[in-house]
Amino acid sequence: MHDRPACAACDSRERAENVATTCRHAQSGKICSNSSNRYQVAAAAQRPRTPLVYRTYRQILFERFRAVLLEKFQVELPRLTVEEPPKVEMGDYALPIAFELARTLRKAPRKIAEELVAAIGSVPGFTGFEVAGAGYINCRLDRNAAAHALAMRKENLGVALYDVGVEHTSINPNKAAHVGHLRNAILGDTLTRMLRVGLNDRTPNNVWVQNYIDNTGVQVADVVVSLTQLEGMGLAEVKRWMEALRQRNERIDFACWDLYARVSQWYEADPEQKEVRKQIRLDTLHALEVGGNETAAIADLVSTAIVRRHLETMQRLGIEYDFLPRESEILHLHFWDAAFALMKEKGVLYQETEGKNAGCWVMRRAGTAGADGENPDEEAKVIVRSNGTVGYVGKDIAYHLWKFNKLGLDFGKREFRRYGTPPNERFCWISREPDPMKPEVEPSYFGKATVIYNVIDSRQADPQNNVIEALRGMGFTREADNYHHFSYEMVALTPRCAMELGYLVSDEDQKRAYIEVSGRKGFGVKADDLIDKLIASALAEVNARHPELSEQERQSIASKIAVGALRYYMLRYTRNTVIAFDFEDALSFEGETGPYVQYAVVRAASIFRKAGIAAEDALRQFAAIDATAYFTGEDGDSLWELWLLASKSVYVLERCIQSTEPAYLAKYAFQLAQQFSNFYHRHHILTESDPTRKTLLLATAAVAQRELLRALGWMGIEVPDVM
RNA sequence: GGGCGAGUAGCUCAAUCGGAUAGAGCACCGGCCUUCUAAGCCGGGGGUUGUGGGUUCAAAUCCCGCCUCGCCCA
Repeated sequence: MHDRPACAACDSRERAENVATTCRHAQSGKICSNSSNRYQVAAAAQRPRTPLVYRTYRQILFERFRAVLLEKFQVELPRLTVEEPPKVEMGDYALPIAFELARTLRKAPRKIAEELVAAIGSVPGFTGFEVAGAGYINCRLDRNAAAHALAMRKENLGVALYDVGVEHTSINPNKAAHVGHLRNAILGDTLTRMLRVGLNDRTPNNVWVQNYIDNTGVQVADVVVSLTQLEGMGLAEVKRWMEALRQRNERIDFACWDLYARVSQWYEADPEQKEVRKQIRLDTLHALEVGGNETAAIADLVSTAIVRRHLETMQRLGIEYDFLPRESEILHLHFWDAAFALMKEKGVLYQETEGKNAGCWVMRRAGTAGADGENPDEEAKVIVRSNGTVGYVGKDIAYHLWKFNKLGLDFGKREFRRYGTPPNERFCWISREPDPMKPEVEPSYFGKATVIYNVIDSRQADPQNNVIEALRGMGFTREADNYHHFSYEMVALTPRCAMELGYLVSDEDQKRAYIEVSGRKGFGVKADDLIDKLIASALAEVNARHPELSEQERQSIASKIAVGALRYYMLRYTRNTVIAFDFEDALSFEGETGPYVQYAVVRAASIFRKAGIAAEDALRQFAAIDATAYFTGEDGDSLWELWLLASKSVYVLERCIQSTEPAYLAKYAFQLAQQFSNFYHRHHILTESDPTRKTLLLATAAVAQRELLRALGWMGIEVPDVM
């Protein structure tokens, strides 16, 4: 393992056998594949070298210490662990390498550290190295030089991503979106924005967003049963009903929310009718799958209207989609038949002849022993039941073969929605059955992914892994490696929140930390209700603070604050934390919230407005001064701390992508805003009498504002002019 | 029964593939608006990291046992 050169990007030599990429950092063309499972990186020569401020200095350190260790101790340094000293005055990077080497060198860590510091000499960009604590090596940057490097350049992600398909939202089109769906969509949209940073002006379709529509599933069938059986409607009545809703300006997804809850109760209500009603449900589901009948027409009408509503809801949060693949087309275009043939050909499916799964087509589960030749593999996953029906996982395998262009079939597409206005309009496409008589200009890049991310909650981990293992079993190893189940925990309601909403909460449930939402019970917080509430709350505040502004301006500001609060709220929790939703937390605009971060930017903007100078000009003026003297002492330390943090934005972004964890970005934005707020109170810029110092302070505000805006932008959060 | 995840301050959450004194926010207490916006800033109290062992220079983090909770599968 250690005979490989280390990758500069990730300090790792592992998994180099899956060479899908070449590392862009290494000058000598070293191979990196550690991150290839996450994303693809392009060769350095293809793009201009942009200085990665924090990362670049880190890299310089690594190479220098590696050389010294080799020369002085004949030790190869496999990777560089970099930490931060507890206080900024102690330095900017802390290296614990002496501890790691203490055993092999049989020396005290402190002694090793001292020898290394003595041998290190001068390193470009650094002013000094010190031994601290039990053997840390603290490294100090040349603050003035680093600040100038940062002031003049915006660093961009040093990686180019291509052919990435992100799937998120994927709400069953039978009811209104609720808070759980918001978490999904916000995580997915933020991931998409982060992945797109590396692209800039490159081909805009390299990262595309799919929203899978299960329009022929049991949940849609339930709403159809509700309309046809409980309400006694036919196609004509459903059309009239929808028209009436439209005229009353009522949301159809809200209406179906209640219908869905009612029909779920109806199935269970009468013990004598239970079997009959269950059969009605199955017959309805079958009618939807087959298509070409009145029941299917009702389902299509209602589910399509609900999908439109979902897209409207998400657009309120700045979330857009590129393609809506529907299950109806997966069925009607016979994706499964092609997948079934392929799976049999590749030998991942076999028909069980005995045991409980006799007659079923099954697949061995990952991590199990499988059939031993004598006894049937009882742990196997059933893909096709003995009655010939295909389970959910089977259809999902077919769909994912399509995503990786391995199926030999494609969806037809037609335009479904437009975003923006010309010339900046963008389209959202929806699947259709190809019609040679009505040729449309269709995008063909969907379904040719090399990397995919599926934003799906953690409860689906098992089926997701089944799909991955099926791909792997079929020999699509690279695809299986590049298939990412972007897993996250659900959003539940606190018992208090449930009671506030008027739901009956049992004594037992009241003792719980949270209660799972249930569309079946109609139990949950609807997304639009929450957004409305947030806007109303923000508007009340804006009205009080800025009565001089027009109604329209105040609305616009309130909307941005509401979106900022909501998106931040959904991003601040790490993925595997269950969010126990509570209005008090979600409606908060103070402390660790989106509006707090927005406010910092607004204050910075206010400084430049009053100073009569643009932020970019302030940075240009900074280029002409030497700020070395101002970066010393206690005041200089605190000022430098803000610059140092601002320099880490792209470093944080890369960590977020590699670990698929957007929460780090939220945390970073908050910390940067916090330091800026502290700076804001500590230094009064406009009244500063020392012109050099004033230039430095203005540049500090400009850099902080710039990086805050970028970080917020990656999270899909806009900032109003005033608030 | 098997698999996955979680247990950290009164509450909600962090803690960079094991690192320096375990950090934020909320709540609570005390200060700061005649100065670039107080959705803010400063200060304070608050911890046996569920529990018992183990590994080592170093454990919230890794290993083993146990307890509690959640989700998924049969």
